[in-house]
Amino acid sequence: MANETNNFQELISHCKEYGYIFQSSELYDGLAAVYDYGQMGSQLKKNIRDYWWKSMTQLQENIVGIDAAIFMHPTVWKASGHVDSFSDPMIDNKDSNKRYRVDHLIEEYAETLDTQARDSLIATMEKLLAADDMVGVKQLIDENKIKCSVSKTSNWTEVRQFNLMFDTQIGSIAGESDKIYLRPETAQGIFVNFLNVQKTGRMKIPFGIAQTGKAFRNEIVARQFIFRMREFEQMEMQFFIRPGTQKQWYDYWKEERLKWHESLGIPASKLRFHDHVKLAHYADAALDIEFEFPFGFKELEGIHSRTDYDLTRHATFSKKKIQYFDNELNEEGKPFGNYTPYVIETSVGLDRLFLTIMSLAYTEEKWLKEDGSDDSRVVLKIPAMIAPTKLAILPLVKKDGLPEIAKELMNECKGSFMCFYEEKDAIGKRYRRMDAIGTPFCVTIDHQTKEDNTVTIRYRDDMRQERILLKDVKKLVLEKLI
RNA sequence: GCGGAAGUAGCUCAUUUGGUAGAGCGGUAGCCUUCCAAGCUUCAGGUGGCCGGUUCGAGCCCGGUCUUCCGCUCCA
Repeated sequence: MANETNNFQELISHCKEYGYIFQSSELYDGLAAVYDYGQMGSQLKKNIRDYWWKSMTQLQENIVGIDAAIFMHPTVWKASGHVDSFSDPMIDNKDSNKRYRVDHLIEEYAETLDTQARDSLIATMEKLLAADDMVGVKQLIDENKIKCSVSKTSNWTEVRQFNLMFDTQIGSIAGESDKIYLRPETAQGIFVNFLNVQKTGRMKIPFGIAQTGKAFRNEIVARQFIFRMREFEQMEMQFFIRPGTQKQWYDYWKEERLKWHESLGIPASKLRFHDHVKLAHYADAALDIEFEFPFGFKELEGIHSRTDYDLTRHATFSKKKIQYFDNELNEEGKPFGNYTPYVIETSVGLDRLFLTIMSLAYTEEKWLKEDGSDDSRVVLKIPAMIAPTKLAILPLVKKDGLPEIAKELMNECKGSFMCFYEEKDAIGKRYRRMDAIGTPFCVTIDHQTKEDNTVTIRYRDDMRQERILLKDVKKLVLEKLI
C-alpha cells in the first residue's frame, strides 16, 4: 500500500469504536485504570489466551495447567514477602512536590549524624514502621527537622502507606483476622499447589505448572491505556527443576518464549531482552522480554530464576515439608534424592500482549483509485489464527436466493470457527467494516454462485480476491487458521 | 500523588462580549442491485462529564469533583 501510518491515540479510539475495549463503568464517568473488553476484544483476548494455553500445556509433555483461586490464605502473602515488601510508606514535600519513601528519607538524613545518633534514629524509625505507626513516623521527621533536598523545606504532607495489594474481608465478621488480599500475582497459587500437582499428576522433575488468571495491584500511577491496569491478567508458568540447573533452564525458556512471541507474528526487530540489574528478593537472575510499544520498549513478559525461595518460604510458614525425591542417578550412580526444587518462571501480561497485537495490527491505509481519487481504510491486520471473527459471509444482494445460499454456508461453518453474516449495504462498505474489526476472510455469494457454485473470497490484508468453489470455503479457511 | 491541558451526538468538530445546541461521518429502516465506504428517502441519538455557585438567563464565568492526555514521581 502506498501509505501506512500507525498511531496510538487512533488505536485507542478504534478499540472503543469497534467494541474491543471500553473504559470500566464508563456510564458513571469511568474508573481509573480499569478497562472492560467488549464483544470483539473479549474474543481476541480469549484467542490469545487459548493459543498460549495450548502451546504451554497441550504441546508440552511435562507441563500441566491449573486454575487457582484469587483468594488465598493470608499467610501466603507473608510467606511470599508481599506483605512486607509490597508496601511503602511515602511522604511528599509540598514545596517541591517531590515524593520520598519515608525510610529512604530518614536513612539519608541519618547518614549526616554521628554514629550513636544515627543508630538511635534508625532504631526508632524501624520500631515505628514495624508498628505501622505513621503518625509517629511523621513526628520523627518533624522532630529531626528533616528537609527536602530540593526545596530545603520541612513542609511535609502526612505519611501515607501505599500498599500495592488490595484487601477485603472474608466471612461475616469484619476484623483484622479476616483480612484477605486479592492476589497481586498468580504465581503463589502454583507454589502452594506444587505438592498436590506433583503427587496426583505423578510429575517428574523437570516439569511445569501453567496458569492464567486475574491479579490485582493498587498502582499509584496507572497509565498508557491497558498497559498498566489495577486489574490485569497473567499467563504464567513455573518450571520446577533440579538445583544447579537453573542457568541452563533460564536460558532455555528465555529463547523459547522469545520464539513464541515471534510465532504470533511479532517482528524480531520489535522485541528485545532486558536484563534486570536490581533483582527482586526472590530471584538470582531475571529479564524482561520487551516489546516496542508506541510509547517505547516496555515489559511484555518476565523470565525469572526464582531459586527455591518460594517453596522454602512456604515450607517454613506452613511448617510442612515441600520437597521432591529425585530417583534419577547422578554421576556416582546414586539417586539425586530429596531436595527443594528450583524454579524458572515465565510470566506474560495477557493485556499487554493484547495491546501488542493490536498496536501491530492497527493500520491506516491510503491509496489512489483508478480514477485518480483518494481511497482509504482502517484495517486490523490481526493474525488469522487469533482474529476474533474468522469469516464474513456476504450475499452480494439480499434477494434472488443469495441470502439462502449464504445462510447455508453460515450453518456449515459456524460450528468450526466464528463467522459473521451481513446482507445490508453495498459490498464495499461491508468489506470496510470487516477490515475495521480485523476479519481476515470475506466470502461473497453472487449470481454466478447459482450457476457454477463458486464464490469470491476476499483477503483482508491485501484486498486480493479469488474465485473458489463454495464447498471448499470451510476447508480453505480452516487451513489458513493454522 | 504533584504540575499542566482537555471533556459538546457512537466518531471528528462547530456554536465570534453569557440569550432556545448544529454539521459531516457513522448507525437504523427502506429504495437501488452494483465486488472495495461516495446515489435517494426515513428515523433515532446530547439534562453540553458530574455537583454546586454567580446571573433575569450558563456549554461559555467561578469553585469542587470524576475521567483522559502530557511531564514529574512510582512501578516488591
